Amino acid sequence: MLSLEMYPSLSLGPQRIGDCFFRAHMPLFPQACDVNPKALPPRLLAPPPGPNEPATNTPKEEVKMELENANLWKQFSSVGTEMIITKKGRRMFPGLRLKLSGLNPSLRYILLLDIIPADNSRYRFQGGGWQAVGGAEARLPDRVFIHPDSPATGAHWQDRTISFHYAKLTNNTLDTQGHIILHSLHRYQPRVHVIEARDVLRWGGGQHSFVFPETQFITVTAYQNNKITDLKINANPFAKGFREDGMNSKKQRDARQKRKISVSSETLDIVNCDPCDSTEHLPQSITSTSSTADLQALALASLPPLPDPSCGFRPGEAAYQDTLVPQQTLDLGQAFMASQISDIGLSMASGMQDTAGSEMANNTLGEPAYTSTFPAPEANSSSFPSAPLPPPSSTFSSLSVSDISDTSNPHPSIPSMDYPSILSSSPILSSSSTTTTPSLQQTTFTFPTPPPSNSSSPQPLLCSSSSSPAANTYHTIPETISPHTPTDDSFSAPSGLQDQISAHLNNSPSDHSSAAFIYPNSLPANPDPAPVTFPPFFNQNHHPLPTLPCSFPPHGAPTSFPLPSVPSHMQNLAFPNMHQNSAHPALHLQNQAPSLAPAFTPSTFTHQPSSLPHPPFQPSSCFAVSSSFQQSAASAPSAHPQNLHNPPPSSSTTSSSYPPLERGAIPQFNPVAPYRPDMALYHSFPSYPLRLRQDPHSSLSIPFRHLYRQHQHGHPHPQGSYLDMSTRAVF
DNA sequence: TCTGCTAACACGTTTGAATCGG
DNA sequence: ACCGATTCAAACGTGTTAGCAG
Repeated sequence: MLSLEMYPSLSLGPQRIGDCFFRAHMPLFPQACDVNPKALPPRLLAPPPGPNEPATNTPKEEVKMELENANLWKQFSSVGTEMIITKKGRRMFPGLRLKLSGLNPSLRYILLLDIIPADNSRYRFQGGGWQAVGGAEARLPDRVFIHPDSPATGAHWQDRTISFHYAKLTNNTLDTQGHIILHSLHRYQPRVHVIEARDVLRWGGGQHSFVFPETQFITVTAYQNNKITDLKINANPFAKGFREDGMNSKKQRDARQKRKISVSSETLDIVNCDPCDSTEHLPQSITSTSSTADLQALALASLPPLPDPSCGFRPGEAAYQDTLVPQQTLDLGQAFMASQISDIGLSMASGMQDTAGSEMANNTLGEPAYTSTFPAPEANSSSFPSAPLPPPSSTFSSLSVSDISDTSNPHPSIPSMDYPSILSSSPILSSSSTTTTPSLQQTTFTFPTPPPSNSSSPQPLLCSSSSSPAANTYHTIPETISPHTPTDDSFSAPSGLQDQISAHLNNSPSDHSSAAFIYPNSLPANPDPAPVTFPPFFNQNHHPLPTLPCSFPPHGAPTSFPLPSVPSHMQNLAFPNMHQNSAHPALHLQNQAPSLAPAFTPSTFTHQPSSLPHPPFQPSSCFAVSSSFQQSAASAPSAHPQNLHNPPPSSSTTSSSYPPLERGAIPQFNPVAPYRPDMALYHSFPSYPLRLRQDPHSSLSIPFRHLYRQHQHGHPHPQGSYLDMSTRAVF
């Protein structure tokens, strides 16, 4: 069993001290700081920036992300997207199919998917529409789905469609598979993060977060809106059987039901010895045929409705640009992820491509039917109701979503497409201040089990750092990805690990930019921009962030093992996949998101009636946030909401994309620019900033391939394994 | 009684091993 | 023995439905 004993250096790093520090300011999340700071070896400090590492970044090319199947999403959005969540986990459909551009082909990037609450409300399907009926439940542990190809070069990401269809959603709060845990009947907004991974040991250089408002959805355990059901059946190949011509179509099912009844009655008749009914004792086929006419109406009724012409989405207008900055921080155990991802990428680079194709094909279904114009706000029963907006934050009011979106146009009525709360509302706020329990405030990284990867794109990260000059230049302002990233170059991973890593990793270019289409209205929708106030501690000196201690047991090793120096709640890192029968390896890392909680006063989380005005959802707008770690602290001001006040010209109606907004600079690697928590600002999602922490010991090279192999043994068709990195241990 | 959740079900898709032929 | 194409069975994904719990 590979454990910390074998790799002491992998033990919890100093960064955890920072967690403790946060804890001091955030009593709500005491668990996260159980680790004893004294136990943290100084040698775990982050390596200093390399000699070649530039102190500042020069904006080069902006990273752009496009939602390839935006039309499909828009179709669903126009009705009110519903996502089934099950105990075992359910894939999203439509899935996120993305196109990235503007990346440095030679640098490595990690792609993450997380799903954050869009508001603080719970919904109910009433009167043909979704209505906010109360406050959201306590926030669940944040889990992040790491694209199986990660880390991969920019060329890799840009050469193909990026699909997150392996990500699964569950409502099982005790989920051990690493699926993204969501509450049913709540509204969520997926986010995609592009993180530069220049080196296995050093993440950073830039982070870009993208939000596509049309991907917002409400979670359900059973579909509420028939229109959604019809759309799914028609668009999802797995549901072909339920189509009109399918054997499991309503028509056929009704026919079967009728036959059943018929058989039953026939049986009764037979029992009754009624000779007159003998002629009706026909084979099923005949019975079916006879009933066809009667069932025709039913079948027709079950036919998917034509695309709603009212849908205002215009494919051509879908210019995506990263303008949105998540306000909720997502802390990633960089080290762990880096090592894990590298292997993952090697083994499963291309796996997603094929499967993605299926959806792609499906996406084309019916898309043409939808008109390009977005429906004017209307009390569409199927559309998302406006959700209560969180109280405005004092400090980051400027960054609030409202700023981004057009607050001037509050959406009085419930538009069919309403995404106001996405940016403005901060579920976390409500949860953290009111209902969320500390234990629930966790961020977890999910590593989908990749299919066997054919792609060779993933390359060793070690080489990348030294060989990627481009990494030095960043046109975007550094964000908070790894505020905790150690800057100590002296740090070196265990030689053995280094070798392993180098063997697997070699290329990692970097260049980021964020491209997203703008949804002006949706952002500002929140009259009260989520309070993006930074807790006092944010302004304090940056404490070394705890590193993510993690070691991977060898094959057959126990899935969980104690981690010295790790908080009790983190002592056990579960790697279900390590067992042949186990589904997915998961590692839970402490969630730093809670750290933001203090920024929001409890009052801000009070549930507000849905009557709050919601800006009409405007398709074609996308929020993306880009940042680069290397940005100097001086750029920090840009991170402030104020800087975001001026959204790019409303491109909602145009396909043109505008440069990503610079949220803030977080000199993670630059010793000169110490980490400043307050710089990690996300105007769009004040309460959900994605914060990555670099783990100086990321060098732990734990081949994931064997994990996947094992997984495959247990699951011949691995659709994705997950790596959880939240504080909550996975069992 | 209503609402929401779960498990079972049937169907279609996907996947990988087995098989076959060159 | 190797490689590629084909076949097949199992697992998986999906929506539906009945039943259960609160």
